[in-house]
Amino acid sequence: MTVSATIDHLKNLKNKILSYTEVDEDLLNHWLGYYKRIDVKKGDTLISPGQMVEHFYYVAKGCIYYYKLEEGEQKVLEFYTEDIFFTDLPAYVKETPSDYYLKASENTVVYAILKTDGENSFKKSHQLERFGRLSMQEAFMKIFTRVERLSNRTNEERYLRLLEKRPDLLQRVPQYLIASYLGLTPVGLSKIRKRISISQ
Amino acid sequence: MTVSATIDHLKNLKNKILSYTEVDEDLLNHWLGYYKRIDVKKGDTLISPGQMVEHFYYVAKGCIYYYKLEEGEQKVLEFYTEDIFFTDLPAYVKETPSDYYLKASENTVVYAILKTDGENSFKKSHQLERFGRLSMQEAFMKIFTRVERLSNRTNEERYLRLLEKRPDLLQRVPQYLIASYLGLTPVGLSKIRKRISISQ
DNA sequence: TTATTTTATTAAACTGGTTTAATAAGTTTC
DNA sequence: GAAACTTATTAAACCAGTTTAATAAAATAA
Repeated sequence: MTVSATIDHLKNLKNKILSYTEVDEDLLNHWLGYYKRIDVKKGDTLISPGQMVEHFYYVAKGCIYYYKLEEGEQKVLEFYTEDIFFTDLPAYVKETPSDYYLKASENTVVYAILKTDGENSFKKSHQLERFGRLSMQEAFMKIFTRVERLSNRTNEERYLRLLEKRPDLLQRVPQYLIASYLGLTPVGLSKIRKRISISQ
Repeated sequence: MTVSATIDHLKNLKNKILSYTEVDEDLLNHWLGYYKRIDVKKGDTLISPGQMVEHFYYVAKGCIYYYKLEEGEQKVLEFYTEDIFFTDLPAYVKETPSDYYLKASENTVVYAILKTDGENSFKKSHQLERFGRLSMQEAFMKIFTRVERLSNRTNEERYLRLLEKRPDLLQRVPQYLIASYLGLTPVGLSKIRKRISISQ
């Protein structure tokens, strides 16, 4: 059961990589060989502040949220769900201790590749280097839309936009994390929800 | 005069590229050969909404600001100054018309390389592909710190942080653009400045 | 140098959020 | 299935920003 799930996960990961650029079959299989599976239980933490971040991750199943504690407050930056790559990129790139948490909001399966294995492969293979560039570009685009959303729009519009774009999130993640993601208090979000429900 | 300035600019660009990764001399010179110089006068526009974005740019001298019109309001996302790469990445990547302006806030010199020339070179050279990946990674890191700043901190803290990190900006760019960058009205920023000057 | 235009400040009324605290509803756990 | 805990809503007082409009200061053009 777990093994057949793993096979499925790796097949998805393979397709994900191929969606960026062509990679020769053996090279890709060799790359996949570096990944190790990590099961993260609901509420468990993958990375905490002070830790070094040595892996790049892929979510096969579940949801990891990325947040920081700011004067005791959770500030959620992003939610990572099925079929996406993530890590704490600042700590990963600079090789300094993390300032963030990466925590599972539900039972989650991720696959992790060591930075050293990844970088060595990039150095050896142009195809993999290209995959690296294009996936980094995608990460940029994703965070860019976040900046756009944050700097434009009202809180209400941003909430409605989130409802539309990622309706699953509001089912699977507690509302106070959504509030934090939108830069609000739970009370503030509740007021917005009320305002919306009245005006319809 | 202009020619010797151009030689200086290209030398800086060369060093900038080499700061990311090793690139063979001829390859690098070939790459540099693709760039064309563009002089942008204060207030002139490099890109406007509706235009396609076919170039990746490098600022040799001056300042370009990146903004959007939102219900008639300028919303500034970033300022690009000496020795940095920029473009309207969403439009550049997706090859769709831009939603943004790129405008010079002072007389500015940029160098531009065509996307097709860049991509072809990436395809042919592993070294250049690597440069592409690492510069994209740096762009990610830069925008990430912006998200951090936007989602954490109060407006006052964010203003003080900007003062500290980029003191040049407040000299060379009008205050209402700084206000927009911080997500404030000019009036709001003025109040914050007053509050700060009183409390000291 | 003066005239014109652009940029920055101030004031006053307003608004969408915050904080704190109490209550209600939903989930876990045993 | 009751007890304990977590999450969401509501209310009231408060506050950091907004809008609009008037004025002052600075930069640019003639």
